Amino acid sequence: MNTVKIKPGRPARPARLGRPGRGRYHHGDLRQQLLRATEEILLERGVDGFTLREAARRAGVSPAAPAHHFRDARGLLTEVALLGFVEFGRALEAADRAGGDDPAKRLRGQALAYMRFALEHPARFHLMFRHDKHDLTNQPFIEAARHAYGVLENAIRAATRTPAGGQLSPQGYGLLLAAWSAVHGFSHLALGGDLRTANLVAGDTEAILNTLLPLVLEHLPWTRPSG
Amino acid sequence: MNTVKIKPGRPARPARLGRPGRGRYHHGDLRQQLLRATEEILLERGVDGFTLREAARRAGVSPAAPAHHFRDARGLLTEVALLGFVEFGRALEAADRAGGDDPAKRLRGQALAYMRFALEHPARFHLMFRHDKHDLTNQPFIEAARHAYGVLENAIRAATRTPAGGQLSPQGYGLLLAAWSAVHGFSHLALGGDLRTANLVAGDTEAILNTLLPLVLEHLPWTRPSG
DNA sequence: TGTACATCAGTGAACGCGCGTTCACTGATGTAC
DNA sequence: TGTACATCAGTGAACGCGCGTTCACTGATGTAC
Repeated sequence: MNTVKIKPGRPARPARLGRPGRGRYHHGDLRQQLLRATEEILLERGVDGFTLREAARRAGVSPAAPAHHFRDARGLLTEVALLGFVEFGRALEAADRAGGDDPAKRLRGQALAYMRFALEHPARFHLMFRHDKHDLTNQPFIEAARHAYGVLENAIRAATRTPAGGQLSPQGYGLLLAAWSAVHGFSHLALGGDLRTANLVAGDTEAILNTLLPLVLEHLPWTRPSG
Repeated sequence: MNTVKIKPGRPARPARLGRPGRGRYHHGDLRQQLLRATEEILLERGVDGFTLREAARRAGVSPAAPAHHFRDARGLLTEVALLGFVEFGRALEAADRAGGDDPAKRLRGQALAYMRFALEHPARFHLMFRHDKHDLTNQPFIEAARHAYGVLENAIRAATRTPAGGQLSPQGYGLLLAAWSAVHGFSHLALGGDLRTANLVAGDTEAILNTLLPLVLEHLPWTRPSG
């Protein structure tokens, strides 16, 4: 019979990945599971509710295990923030591309994508801007953040006809800052619950996205056609 | 001789206030000193660096003493945030009044005052928006926050000719939100150091106030005359 | 004016907690020959 | 194909830490009579 040879009496070989902590000594996927667990904790308990031990617990390993993949707690959080910036940058780029070569459309698209990202990934977004939790010597992290910021800057360059590499005009700087401030501030106010405290909105995230966002964009002139 | 009678042998009566913790059993000014110590710690170590024990230490009392004035650590922080909102509201009102009856001038003044307050009192500002550190059942706190928010809303009412008590038009809501978002976002980005990371500014707070702020205001149309 | 007593605002020791990290170790895997 | 060995990725116990809060207490102050 042509069957796969299996030594008699030997227990079935465990799958290479998956089922963490079920008796296998080597986890096989610990790095990914720690990142996943961390995002889970951030969502449930907020940035300050995160602990390294809890992440290890959820990944099914001892408290000392994470050190083999991330130097320490800060290292793990920084990695999660890095991944956040990578995805954030991608979302901005996608919105930017969808604007074709209409600068106002590109800016409007990015503005929407910025606020949408914040509202849809609140835990990630909060961590990304909690610089006290980051390892600021982590160059890849800094670069991921700079790259994301750069996506907006590029659209501003197009809007002000500034060649890549050229210095932005004071006009351009003002526009860039005003745009960034508005979308960033809205995101923070919406996530923080301040809009609710100020009686500006009754509903949840969907209500904010559908009702308030369009109203805001009306007053950011650079998102209107013929910019 | 007409002199004030002092019982012989009696030690000089200690000043009612001042010199905390120098041998007097009753502090005399503990509540104020705890508030002061808390602001000091927030400035030095940030919101997450605050501990109740450290505040007690700086005020020169035992760790259990603060409980007689504030229920617990959260209570003390909430009180500091409340005082922040009170002063914040006053700053906005002063700027608003200075605008006379020119709506654009009032909005511009408030925008400047908002960002200036954040940059000049970073610790206070951060705490004021860290809702996870507040006791949200503290009604005076909620009201102080609402009052501050209301100062901006009033100027928007004037700008959109909406009577006090009347419902804001969608226009008005959009304007209010856009204005608040912009100043709030700028404050956060400036304080967080993101402007530096994005290479948008090289200097310190003064540079931001003098160089960037005017550029931003140029792109917030409601701060320009003839609104 | 003096006195008894309630109340207020402190003390300081202790409790229990969960944390991040270190340490000596070991099981599993990969590789050179 | 088998074997020796280096390296990797885990374990689990322990350390030391500072925290917030509780507790029984006491010194000082204020007040009623």
